[in-house]
Amino acid sequence: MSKINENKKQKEQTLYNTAFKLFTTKGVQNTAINDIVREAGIAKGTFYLYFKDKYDILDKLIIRKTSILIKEAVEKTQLKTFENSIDQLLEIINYIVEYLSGNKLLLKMIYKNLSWGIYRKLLYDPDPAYHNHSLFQNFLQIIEQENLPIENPEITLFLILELTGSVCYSSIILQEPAPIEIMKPHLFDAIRKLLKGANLQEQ
Amino acid sequence: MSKINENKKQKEQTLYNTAFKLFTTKGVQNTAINDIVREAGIAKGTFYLYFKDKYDILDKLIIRKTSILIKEAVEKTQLKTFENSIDQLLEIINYIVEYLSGNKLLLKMIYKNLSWGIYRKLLYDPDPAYHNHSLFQNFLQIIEQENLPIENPEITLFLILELTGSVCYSSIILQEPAPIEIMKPHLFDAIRKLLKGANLQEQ
Amino acid sequence: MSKINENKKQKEQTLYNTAFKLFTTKGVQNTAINDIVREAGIAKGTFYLYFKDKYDILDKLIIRKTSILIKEAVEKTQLKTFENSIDQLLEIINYIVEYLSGNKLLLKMIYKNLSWGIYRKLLYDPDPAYHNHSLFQNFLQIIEQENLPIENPEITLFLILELTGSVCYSSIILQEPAPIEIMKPHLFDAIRKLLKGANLQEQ
Amino acid sequence: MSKINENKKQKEQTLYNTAFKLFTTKGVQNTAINDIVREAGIAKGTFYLYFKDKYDILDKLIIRKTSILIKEAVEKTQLKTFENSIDQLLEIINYIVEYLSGNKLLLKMIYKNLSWGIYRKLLYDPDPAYHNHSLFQNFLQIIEQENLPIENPEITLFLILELTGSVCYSSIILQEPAPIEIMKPHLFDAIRKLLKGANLQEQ
DNA sequence: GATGAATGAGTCTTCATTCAT
DNA sequence: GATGAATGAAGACTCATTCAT
Repeated sequence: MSKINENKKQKEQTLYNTAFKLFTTKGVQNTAINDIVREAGIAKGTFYLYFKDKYDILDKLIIRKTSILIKEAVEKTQLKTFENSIDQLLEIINYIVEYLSGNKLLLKMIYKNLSWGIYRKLLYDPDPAYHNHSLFQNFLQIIEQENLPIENPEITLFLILELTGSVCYSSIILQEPAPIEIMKPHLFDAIRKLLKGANLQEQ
Repeated sequence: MSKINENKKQKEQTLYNTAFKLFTTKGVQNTAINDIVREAGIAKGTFYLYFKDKYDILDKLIIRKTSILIKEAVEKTQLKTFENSIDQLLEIINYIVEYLSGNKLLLKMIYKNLSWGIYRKLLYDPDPAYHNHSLFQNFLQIIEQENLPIENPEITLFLILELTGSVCYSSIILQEPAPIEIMKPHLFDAIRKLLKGANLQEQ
Repeated sequence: MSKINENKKQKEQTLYNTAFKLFTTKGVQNTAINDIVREAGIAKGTFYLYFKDKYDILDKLIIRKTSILIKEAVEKTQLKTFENSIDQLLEIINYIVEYLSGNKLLLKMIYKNLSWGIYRKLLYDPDPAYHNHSLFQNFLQIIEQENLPIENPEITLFLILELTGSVCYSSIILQEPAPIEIMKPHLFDAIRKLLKGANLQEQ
Repeated sequence: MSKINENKKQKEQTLYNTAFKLFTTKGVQNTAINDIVREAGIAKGTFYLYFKDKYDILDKLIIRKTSILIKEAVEKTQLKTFENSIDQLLEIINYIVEYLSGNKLLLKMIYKNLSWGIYRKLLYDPDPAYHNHSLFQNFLQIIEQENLPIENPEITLFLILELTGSVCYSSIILQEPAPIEIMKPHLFDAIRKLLKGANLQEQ
């Protein structure tokens, strides 16, 4: 019984690993379910026992990989001490940016196929399975500690993440308008500005 | 001779129109060249006389539509008078956002398929065929007139556009994290902050 | 399991038979994969399960048919007794020529599409799958038994076979420069001369 | 009038040249009429004013090229003196073999597409347009001068030419069973033997 | 005579999904 | 549960030929 379940888990994991390898090397578009099962050494019918179709395994793969990345980023950063909380947030973002710089293929796969549904789930979903609500929680703490005059934290975090994602994709993958090393200070500067608090009327 | 050329232009235009209609209603992925030519009442071979493949006509369509939109935005805005140049830039962006709000299908088609190569061409390419270098030129003027302490205008414009694009797509198409009407003030506020000038060292 | 395998063999064989029939009657050029599967009553996709493309099944067909022919020729001839070994070789060739005279379509298909790669495999490849290395072995025996002053058996056999092939094709298919019945004595006479041994310097 | 005719001739010649270039570099199969006219800078419709289809221009091209080659071979050889007529024939063949060695693409194009109809026309057709009946005439002279006991000159010449063609193609193009330099002495030796006269009964 | 735009039948190839074993 | 052979709809692309100008 347990052995059977282990076997199942093993098969599923093999499919995940193989799909990830093919998605990142050949591209999602050019990877057929056929390719995945052939490479994985698993029967084609078996694939359908675990996943609905190619995009099902892709979505789950993105959730897994991104989950792990954000968790890692938050954890690693909590070990260090910072002058202020904003620096801490920037360090989290920095960790993610650095990681993606070294894993272009992962970045490509994620960004090209990330749907907002998944995104939202990842960031705000309180389901502990995704371990990530911590990013938003972290952000709330930062605002409180720094006494930032931010009215709508969710939207501000959203703006920061959208900007970060766009810049990463453009500068890491396409080197446009400049490589990430050059873009990073500008990105961080922009984030700092966005954190300076809203003043919708006045300005 | 002139009649033939007219006929050619007509055929090409019919293909553009039909492709646009199908791309925006059925989606690019679900539109086959077969569908386009059937709907257009044109022979399949004729399609290949004008376009390399589906993505060729798609790219050209994006360039055309975006070109026109930006041109319109700049022109319409130049008719009004503004207290300051920043307001003028925001009005240009506002025009674009409003336009896309009313043309969700266009937004979807553009955003899902915009490659940076086209993007760059649209914004910076001095080729007058695209009429759009004016956006960047406009931006430079604004910086000068407002005496904004921006060191790297290209990067700042890039950040603003990436942010605007991301927010539009998310809020107009997915209503996430909120509808565009609610997001717009936040977006404009963010843009204002980004224009406040860089202070990379100090901060 | 066995039933499945039997079914597979059956499908493959049906494809071979149908392809052969169409290649020889309509010509290889004018036979589409469509035609083969329609005639065979098999799905198009199934064809690609067994063969890479039209030329893959053609090559395999040529190997099969030629293999069988040579094997038969050698076997049938071994039942008879001959005054000398040269007569035996001529009888093998005679068997092949006669067979091809009665199967013009096969001859046409083979000769028009025979690549030397296949040819070589058929004659010298020791892979018992092709059963035919016996032809070259036979030839070596003949040389030994008859004490023929042939320095380079491989080249001499090659010359004989090239000449035979050319003459067969011309005279059987095109009746040029004369029908095979008339050409055969001349061909055999030529082969006898070629076996008379090389004298490269002297002559 | 004369100028128009000249223009026509020029167009035709351009088509010949372009077709030859493409046939030999890309292969006949992979060359479309489209390719020829585009490369030649001539309208597609014009092609059909001169040729029925691709195979029409191909056949005519083969005749032209081969005609010239044989004519050259005979002429060049007539300038030299030989001990005997057989040496002279071998020299003609040698000239052709050498020429084809240096023009593999021509050899490929000719051999892969030579139909016996053309072949026959080239060798025996008394139409002086092809300049080549001389090869057969030459051969008859040789037989007479050397007093060769050849009963059927046409068939013997046919055998020699078929053998030569086959060997050239195999050894020059495919290097099988050996490069032409190695094969040539064997080929010439074989030809000498074939010229030794028939003795159908006796042997 | 020359042109070249238009045609559309024809061909290849892929691949998600099913289902009997 | 697992398998993998079979399916056939779907789609991309080519190209010889025609014919109005």
